[in-house]
Amino acid sequence: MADDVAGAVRTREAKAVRRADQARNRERIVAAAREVFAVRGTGAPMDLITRTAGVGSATLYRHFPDRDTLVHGVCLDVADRISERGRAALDEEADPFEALRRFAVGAVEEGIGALCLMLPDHLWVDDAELHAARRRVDAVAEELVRRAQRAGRMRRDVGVGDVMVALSQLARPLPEGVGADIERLTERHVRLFLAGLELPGGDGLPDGGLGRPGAELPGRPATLEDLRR
Amino acid sequence: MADDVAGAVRTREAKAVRRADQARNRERIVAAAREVFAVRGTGAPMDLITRTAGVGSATLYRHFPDRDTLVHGVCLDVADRISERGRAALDEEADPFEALRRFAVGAVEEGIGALCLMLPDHLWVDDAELHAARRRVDAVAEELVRRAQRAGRMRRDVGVGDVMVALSQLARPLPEGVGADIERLTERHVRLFLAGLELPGGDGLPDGGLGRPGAELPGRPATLEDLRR
DNA sequence: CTACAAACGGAGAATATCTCTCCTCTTCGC
DNA sequence: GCGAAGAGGAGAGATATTCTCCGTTTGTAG
Repeated sequence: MADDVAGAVRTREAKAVRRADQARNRERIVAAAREVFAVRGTGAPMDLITRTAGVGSATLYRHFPDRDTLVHGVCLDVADRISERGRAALDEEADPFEALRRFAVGAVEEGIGALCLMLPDHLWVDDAELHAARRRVDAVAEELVRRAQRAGRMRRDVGVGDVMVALSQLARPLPEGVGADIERLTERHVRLFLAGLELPGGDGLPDGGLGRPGAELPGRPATLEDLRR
Repeated sequence: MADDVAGAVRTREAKAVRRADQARNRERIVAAAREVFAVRGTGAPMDLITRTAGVGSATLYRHFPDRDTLVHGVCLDVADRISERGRAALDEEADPFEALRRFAVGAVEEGIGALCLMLPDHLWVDDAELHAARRRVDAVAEELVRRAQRAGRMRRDVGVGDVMVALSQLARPLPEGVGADIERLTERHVRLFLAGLELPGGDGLPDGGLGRPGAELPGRPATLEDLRR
């Protein structure tokens, strides 16, 4: 019995045996791939990833037998981090628009700009794990937007799809070798975008500052459904 | 004398001789290259451009002997269209923030998202024509922002560099095969971003709606100098 | 501390991709 | 219609990328 338990543990944690460097390398590879894919697309040369990660090519292929597997792993990683951030924002921020702002800034830090570049290219289709991860992101983003709008703190003519796409675009890394350290600008731009969404709290102005010339938006609010084509 | 004049004209317009298809093909190539470069970067395969343009590869090489020449031509084209739009906005819009808004929407239509991807990659260094074109864009953008801020219609903690980078990012095409027709969303997002910049006209509220929690921006306003590294 | 096994790195052959010229056929302008 | 300039597209040569193989290193257990 004790043998069975030990055996089961050993089996279940088989991956964890040589963990010290193996697991660390896996992390490094995923992190490097996130950067590289974000800048050069998911077709980027594999050995650019290995060099960024500081590992040999064999190490990459040992962890991810082909490109799709790697893209899959990176998407999953990013999506999980993002929904995690959103969940924390929902739980810990009192003001609903503050929660949305915290989520937005966090999602940018976690690489939402990279994620949205990867979705179209490859899979994300018919993979249960990825579908689940996406549903978690979608659910938390929808909840954040709904609360902000319910509280009268966010424009009604903007949808959660608008927010996700705009965040992704603002957070996209520029191609290698661009001057400005975008990183620092990105947060400014995200906050400005959010300022364009925000309605002042408390005072109940009927149009919340809308109605000024030029403030109307063309088209309809984008839903998440719109983003899935 | 008449012969001299005719000769001079013929020389000066030598390029225009076989104009009907040659000039049209040049336009097509530049337009195709703008699309392709925007999506895949300036390193995109040439024959992707030729196929997009609907011409043979020899035709492309006849107009642009190498990749740099093509990038040069596309940058020039885009930059000129953008400064043209800005000039028109300055001349024709009474309200300074409306002028900025018109410029922003126009710049997006003309492919500012593509332009900013091309600058870093290649040349744009030590080429008189490109420098001049860039100076024209810079000058008109600076003027638009300055007027809007002088009139108290735009936040002071935002610089012209912020505006240009954010516009470029929002306007970047997504990699091929993305679901949502971004085109339609982009204008919404640009207008939302501008709404985040705008201060209400006329009433002279000292903080123009700033001072709300979360409305402050990290860092300093970005100048155009910041973008040149 | 030693021994073992698992993991690592990187060179390089096989392969895929891209560039750019060459030659023939089409189209324009007169 | 005629002549010349331009267009198109196949493909040889050059370049870049993948992914395996094997000698070396490194972490862990006894």
